Amino acid sequence: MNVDGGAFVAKQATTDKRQRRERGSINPDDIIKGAFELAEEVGIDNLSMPLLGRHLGVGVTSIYWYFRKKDDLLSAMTDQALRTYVFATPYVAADDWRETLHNHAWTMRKTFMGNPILCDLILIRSALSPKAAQLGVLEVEKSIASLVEAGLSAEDAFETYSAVSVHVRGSVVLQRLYEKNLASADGTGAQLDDRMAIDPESTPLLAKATADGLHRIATTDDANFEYALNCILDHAERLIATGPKSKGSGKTTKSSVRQRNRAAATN
Amino acid sequence: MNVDGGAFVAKQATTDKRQRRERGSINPDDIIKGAFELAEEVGIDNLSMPLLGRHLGVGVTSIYWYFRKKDDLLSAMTDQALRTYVFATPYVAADDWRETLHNHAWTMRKTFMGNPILCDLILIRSALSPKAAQLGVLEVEKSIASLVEAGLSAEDAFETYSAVSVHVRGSVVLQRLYEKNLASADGTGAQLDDRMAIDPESTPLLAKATADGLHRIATTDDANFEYALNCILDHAERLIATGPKSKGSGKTTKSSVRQRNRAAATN
DNA sequence: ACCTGAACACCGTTCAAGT
DNA sequence: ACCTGAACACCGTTCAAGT
Repeated sequence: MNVDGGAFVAKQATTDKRQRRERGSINPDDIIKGAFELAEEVGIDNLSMPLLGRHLGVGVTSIYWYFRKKDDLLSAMTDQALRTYVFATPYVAADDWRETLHNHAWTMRKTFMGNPILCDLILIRSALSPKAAQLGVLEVEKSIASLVEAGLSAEDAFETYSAVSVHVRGSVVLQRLYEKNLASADGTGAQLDDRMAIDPESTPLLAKATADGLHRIATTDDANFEYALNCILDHAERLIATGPKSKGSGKTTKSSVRQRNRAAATN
Repeated sequence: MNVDGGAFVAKQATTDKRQRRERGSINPDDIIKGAFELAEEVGIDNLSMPLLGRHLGVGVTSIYWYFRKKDDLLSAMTDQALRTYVFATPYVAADDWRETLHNHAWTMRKTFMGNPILCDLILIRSALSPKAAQLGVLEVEKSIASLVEAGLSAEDAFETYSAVSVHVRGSVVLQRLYEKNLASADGTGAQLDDRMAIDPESTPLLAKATADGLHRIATTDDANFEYALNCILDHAERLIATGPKSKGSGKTTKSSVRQRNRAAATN
């Protein structure tokens, strides 16, 4: 963190002011690489152009020659992040469709959970280039194809995969946002009152359920993730069992109508 | 947007420099109220202290007398947002437990979807004070109690409610983040290429599923929300049907083991 | 006890150069 | 064609006053 470089040296001919770099000495790839290095240290949220200039040993404004706005740089980083993500979550066929999709969901989760920067760029900031998005689409197709092969209709396969995808991304994002808040809270020395107080008088059931000290309320931990994931997979399994003749599960028909009414009432 | 007020008037005795306010002329509640008004106009992300000072007709630094950091102000706003949210999503018993929980989930979703500021403060920024959190906890207890009454064990009720809660919050947050990106993207005149191109050659199934122009890939729309919600409710219904003797659904036992192995391998 | 402007260190971005 | 510092308009926050 040598931030104060040359601040008190004045503009004498001391020559340690940092040489002017030659023409081809930086390129977009170097900048992106340096940006990831810096993000690893300070986090995406604290990644700034002046900081990046310092990290690269480059005048801040030089970066603007290659990326006209910080947003453009972040987009380029997001595209690369997606390539990393797709590489880390290949489609791997297991014994059956259910295990395959189950594993895939967990691989996606683990990849994001183990790499906050991926999470911040791909899930929270989004904004993929169409070209990069195409990459992700290819992956999705393979997963859906395996569901169709297992006996789901194309539409059911699409819905099932979408549900799993939203579940993975949603729970990861909630967890990530929670982490961020914790970080900024204890950074400022605020309340370390992580586990919120459950009063057994007013909320006996919650007190009982959280008594083990393990469970937290409506948390996004692995067990919770697995639970809802299996709900979705169970549903798909029943769709396959009943065969392609009946559309929908039958069970959900009544509530689908209910939902439609509700949506109509709101619009 | 009278930003340039008095910039070129110089510090003459023109008296329009804004009078010094008297002692008790502002209080925390006014500031919070003004902050919400301003947030409604410019969004939580663009809410700044100087902007708020101008909006209130108050010197910026005056705000700091009542809120030592911007973060403190946002926390106070979040607490109030939670009260608004709890008021908007009361526990309402319907014909049966399933309809009750189904309605409750939809009410939560609609409340957040219809109020981005609530979403930004409560879901994305989080950081509730323990006191405010207590408010939410009371609501949760009632929902879980109704599930227990319907025949679920305390633990199953807790897990079911957690799954629903994560589902609601996760899908709302994904949707909100998506909106934010769209807003900042077309603000800068970037690609309006909203619907990403699906190539029927490489991804025939996706092309077919999205051919109607309605479906988008792994989106977080109402239909998708309803789908996974019913998966969770179906699961709970089966738990009730099989009675309290057998823990878990039986179906999920194998995959639970699988998951445990996976978790052990990673840690 | 409350309200205030000046000032500081940061940020993203533009401009008018330098080579 | 590329690299640069000075400068601008913003931001959050602190300080040393004013009343």
